[in-house]
This record gives sequence, structure tokens and C-alpha cells, in this order.
Amino acid sequence: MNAVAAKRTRQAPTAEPAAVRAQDAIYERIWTAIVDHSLPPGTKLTEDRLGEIFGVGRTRIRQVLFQLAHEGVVSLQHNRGAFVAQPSVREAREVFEARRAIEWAVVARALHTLSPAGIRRLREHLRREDAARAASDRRALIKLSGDYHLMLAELSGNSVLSGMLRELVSRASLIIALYEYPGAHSCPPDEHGAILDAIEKRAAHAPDLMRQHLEHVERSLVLRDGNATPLDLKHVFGGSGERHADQSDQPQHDARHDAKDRSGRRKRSRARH
Amino acid sequence: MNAVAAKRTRQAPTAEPAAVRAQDAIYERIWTAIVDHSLPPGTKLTEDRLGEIFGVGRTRIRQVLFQLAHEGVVSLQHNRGAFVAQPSVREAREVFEARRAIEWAVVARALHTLSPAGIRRLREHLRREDAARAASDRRALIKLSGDYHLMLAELSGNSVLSGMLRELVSRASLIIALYEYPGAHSCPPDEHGAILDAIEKRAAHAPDLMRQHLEHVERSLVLRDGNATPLDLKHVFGGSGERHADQSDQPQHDARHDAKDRSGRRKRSRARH
DNA sequence: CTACGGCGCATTGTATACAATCAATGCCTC
DNA sequence: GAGGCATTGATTGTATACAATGCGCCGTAG
Repeated sequence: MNAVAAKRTRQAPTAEPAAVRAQDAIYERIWTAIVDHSLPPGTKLTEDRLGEIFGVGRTRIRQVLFQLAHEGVVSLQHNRGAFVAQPSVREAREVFEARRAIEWAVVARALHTLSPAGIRRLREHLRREDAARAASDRRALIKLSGDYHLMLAELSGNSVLSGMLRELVSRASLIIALYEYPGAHSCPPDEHGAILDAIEKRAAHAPDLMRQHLEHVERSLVLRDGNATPLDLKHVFGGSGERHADQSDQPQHDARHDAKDRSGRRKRSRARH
Repeated sequence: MNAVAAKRTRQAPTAEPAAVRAQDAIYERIWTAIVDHSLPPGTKLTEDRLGEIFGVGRTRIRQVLFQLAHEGVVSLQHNRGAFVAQPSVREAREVFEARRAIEWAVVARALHTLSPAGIRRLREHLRREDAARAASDRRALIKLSGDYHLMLAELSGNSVLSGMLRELVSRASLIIALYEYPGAHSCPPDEHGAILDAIEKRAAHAPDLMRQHLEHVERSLVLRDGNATPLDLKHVFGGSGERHADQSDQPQHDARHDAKDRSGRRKRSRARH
């Protein structure tokens, strides 16, 4: 990083050091792959493998995995590695209860802070949701549905609330992957639109509408222990690193369920042993 | 894995690897020092210094600092280091709004899940709070007051809610350190007791009582920009490492306020640059 | 044929060393 | 005397190498 750095000619006084941006990109790609169910719960996330896929060292990958673990979408097991989390039934109920609390507050705030521009952006987003639903693009629909809740939270203006909601939406996405009734969409078609309508009209019952919506989603799940189907890593991220490709990439079957440990104490966030 | 492993006679099937316990202990001590205001906002947390204080390498310290940063009590600045966070006024308001949302839900849940044993433990805790108040032990009172909210959340049985509340209480503690009206206690004397009474009677207005309590606390603050008084590290953690003690330990004056960056986007949680 | 025990490989955890960056000090110039 | 620039010291960021651990395979005994 000598000749390269000389050419960098720092663009802004506090420009992100480029390595950091790369790490953010990796984080984003893994996170997206998890929440849109490209990486099913239980998939093992091997550091070396991810490192060569993204062309960086293990250190960088490790930091990303720690971050994801803290947000509850990845479960670290000591001396065993990182896995896409498999929320237990108990955790599922807790996550939805938390979402009801937070999103009620989000909508209550949006009632008097959401700008017409924000409403417009959300309406546009709803059109994309409809398109995905019409095209039966399940993966896109899941992602877009979560994004709706996230956008609403961010536009409502409380970044603490939206930050926490981001974690909860990610985890809820895993929960849906595990417990959705097979073949049925969990998200009732037009409740998102109804909530936005109520907000636009400054209707006082809008927060309760959101709460009911979340209750509907939770009720549409089958909250008992299901199974996951682990997948290959290189395949989902496409061939960005093609060196010695077809060597030992059979899917891992580590997807067992020790739900006790995972649901119990989430105080310190790094799952031990 | 030969002679040494043979002597280990693993005590439990999934025993914590001892190094992990050490890291937890370090985390706990730094966290406690921050939330009870032993380490004021703006204090620089040098990796080397902390490492030699606790007798571990920088790697371990670094992980702890990342964790604390993710919880919002430490602010990482790229190539500059870690500092005890200084929440902006905006962030302060957002944190309290989030606490109202979450703790309302906590109390609502406690109404039908809090056991008599739990109530007893909370009453005992309230006695300790009273004792600290009577003794004018401000530091203890701050810590105990936060612990009350935390205990209530944990006893109410939703670990997702209590996990998020833990973060919020920590950050609120920093906020109080920065914005408390000098010389006044922020926490009204017996509202904690009143809330517990209401829960015990299964009174439906208990959640609203909690919300009002948090509004009182927030209103008791002076939410405009104040200053911090950085402190020495070795001094607060007691002399566990006394090598070359009085060398370069003058307080750092890095406590400037760039609130824009801190309050803005808390999406990714690691403060860049 | 099954169960148990040992061995080897793959992967993670940790420390150490090096490179890059930042803050401060001192010097030089205006 | 004040301001700006270069050098120095300290601190962080990153990679590499090594040690520890877990897992699966194979051989053997019952």
C-alpha cells in the first residue's frame, strides 16, 4: 500500500480508509444474504472460506462475524465457529414482543414527524413490494417487507429506535425462515399500505394498526421446532474467488438445534461454547 | 492434547475456557466503571494501558472495546482510539424515548409474569437503593438505580427486551453523567417503589407509571452541551499494575464534542473515522 | 456387525511483529 | 513573536505464524 496510497489523494478530510469501506461491504453482503434467506439458519460460516471468497484476510472476516453475532443473526460457538443463528421458539416470541413495543413507538413518532417526502418514498417502496408479490419473488418480498419497517423507523427520525429495530428485523427474518408455514406468505398483502394511510391521515390508531400487523405475522408462523437446509457458501455469493474452487465444498450438516443455550441469556451477546 | 489435557479433567461438558471468563471479567469491570461514572465521558481508553492493567494482551482488550462500542458506551474513532462515549443531546432524547417504549412493555409483561419471589428480590434491592440515598453515595445510587430497571426487565422474562434495555440503561447513565443538573439527584426518591407496588397489585396503569417515571428523569436533566472531566485509568482501577506509574498519566483532553457524527447514524454501530 | 479408542486434518483462538496513522514538539521562516 | 512545516514518539490497524481445540476417519476388539 505505497504507490497505491500515494495515488489516493484523500478526497474528503475524513475519508473512510477504504479498507473500512471494504469491510462494510462484506458485512452488508453477508447480512443481506442472511436476511433474505440465501444463507439458511444453521449454515456454517467458515472464516477461511469467506476470506478467500471476498479476497481479504481472516481478521476482517472475524470482525464482521463478531458484529453479526452481536446483532443476533450469527451464533458463535467457542472453538467451533460461526453459524447462521437458529432462533428458538421462545426467542421468536420474545423478538416479536419487542418489535411490537418498538414499532408501536416508531409509528407513534411517525404520526407527527413523517414528512410528505418520506411518505412518498414509502409509497414508492410499497409499489416494489407489490411487484415482488405479483412476481411471486419470495426472496425479494421478504427483504422488501423488512425494509419497509426499517425505512419507516429511519424516516421517523429516532436513530436509536431504528438501530434496535434493525437487529430485530434481521432476527425476525431468520425466525420466518425457520417457522413459516411452508408455501404460505407470512405477510398479509396490504397491511403495510393501511398503516401508511393511517399515518398520513394522522389517525391516532395507527400505532395499534402496526401492533396488530405484527401480531398477524407472528400468528401466521408455526412456532414449533422445524429444520434448516444448510447450503454452500461459494454458490450463494457467486464466483468472486475462483481459486481451487471445487475442492471441499459440500454442505455442512451442523444444523442441530441446541435451543436452550441460544434462547437463555442474551445479555452479553457473544454466545459462549 | 496429551499430558496437560489429561490433568484438566473437564469439570463440565461445556466448561468456559477460562480465558473467556477473564475477558468477561474485564468487560464487566470496564462496563461498571463507565456506568457508575468512575470513567467520565470522553476518557480515552488506551489499549496498551488497559492491557497492562489487566495483565492481558491487546487482542483481548480490543475485543472488549469493540463490544462496548457496539453497545454505544464507547466510541471508536479510526486510527485514534476508543473513548468513553459522549452522547449528544439529540441522542439523549432518543435514548429516553426508546426506554419509554421498551420499559412500558417490560412493565406490561411484568404485570402477569412477575413472581412473588421476583417481587421480593426487587423490594430487597429497593432497600439498598434507600441506603445509598441515605448515605448520599451518589455513585452507588446511580448504579443501583440502573440495576433496578435492569432487574425488573430480566425478571419479567423477555431476554430480548432486557438485553436491549441493558444497552439503553448504560447509555442513559452516560447521559446523566453529562447532563445532570449539578448537585441534584436525577432520580425521584420513591417512584421505583410506587411502580413495584402497582405491579404487585396488578394495577393496569403500572406501565404508564413507568413511562412517567422516565419522563421525570429526562426532565430533570439539563439537555444542552456540557463538559466532561477526563480521568486517569490506573487510578480508578486500583493499582493492579504499578510499573512506571506516574509517568504520562495526565488526563487527556480529547473530550471535544463532535456531536454530529455521534448522533447521526447508529445503524452500523462502529463509529468510523 | 457394532462400539470404542486413537490418529490426523481442518478450523478456530491468540500472540507477536510490522506497517500506517495521528498528535505533539521543536525549528525555521516571515 | 507568530505561524507553518517537518520530524519524532506513541498508538492503532493488519497480517502472519503458532498453539489449542474439535471433528471425522480408520482400525481393532468384542
